[in-house]
Amino acid sequence: MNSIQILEQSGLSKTEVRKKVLALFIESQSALSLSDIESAFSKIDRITLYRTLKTFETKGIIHKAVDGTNHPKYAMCEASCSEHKHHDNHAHFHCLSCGKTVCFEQVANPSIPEVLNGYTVEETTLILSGTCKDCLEE
Amino acid sequence: MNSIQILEQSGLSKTEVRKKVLALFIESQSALSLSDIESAFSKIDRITLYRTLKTFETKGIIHKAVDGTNHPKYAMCEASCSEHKHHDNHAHFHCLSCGKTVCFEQVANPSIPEVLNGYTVEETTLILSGTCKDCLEE
DNA sequence: CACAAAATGCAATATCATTGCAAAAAAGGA
DNA sequence: TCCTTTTTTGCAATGATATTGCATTTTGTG
Repeated sequence: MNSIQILEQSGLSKTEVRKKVLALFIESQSALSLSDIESAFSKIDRITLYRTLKTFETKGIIHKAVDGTNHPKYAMCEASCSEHKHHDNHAHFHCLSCGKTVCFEQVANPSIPEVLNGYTVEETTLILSGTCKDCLEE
Repeated sequence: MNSIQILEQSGLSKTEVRKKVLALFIESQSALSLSDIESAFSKIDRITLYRTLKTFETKGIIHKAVDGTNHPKYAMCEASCSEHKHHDNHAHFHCLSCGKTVCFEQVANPSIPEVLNGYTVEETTLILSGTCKDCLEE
């Protein structure tokens, strides 16, 4: 599915910024931070970007990839995600050498009892960190 | 062990800031962010705090508790941690209601193959999020 | 093509993070 | 205990990051 189809399916207007950002996500192999996106385009407004990402996340187009750095990154959702319902229950790998973060769809988050020590667990996040394939080859 | 004993054992000088901050960590049930510590004391310099936390982390006194927020938190290490060698291989629980983060020492991080898809995994981080005991009781 | 609704970009503001440097405090020896 | 050396602290300055309100521009619809 291309960026225009995705926007249509989510009922979003097809603006320049959205098409550009979404196209970048589709072709990108790794999760993108705000500054990654910012530097991919010569002039794009930071504030618009924040709002664009928030909209995409709400609509189930992209999901946050927590990687242990203090900067949120985002990656394309799996097909089953929709508005307010994400199913991105997989680990994320963070390379300590180049800083890139990628989705590991084949590594599911561990299943944890719903109640633990009197705490209710609603969500689990699994981060793997180490050295990525590209960095190892060098 | 009290704060002075810990400082002595790590070979750190016993300054006011270090004693105060360390005492706060010892009595605290949850992981502390920089601003948590800042607001616990009326006047304490932010920059000194950054350096104090870094020193403590290097010496194996406290460890970073990644909780999916964009603000690092810290908690006391287990006894076996020492300079440059941490063994805090446990999950952290993050309450989505009050924002607090606590160590779940009894939930170990999952063991992952050392090599996966051509990536070498050096470390795993597990975050559980939901509602904590205190918030549930209200 | 024109109008209403939505999205964008700018101004302003607040928080967070880091470095260099001078003053203050702690450690060690006499 | 006092003095000297070393370490730590706190201030100044700077830069990155994040968020809101509002006027302008763009998009969708008849």
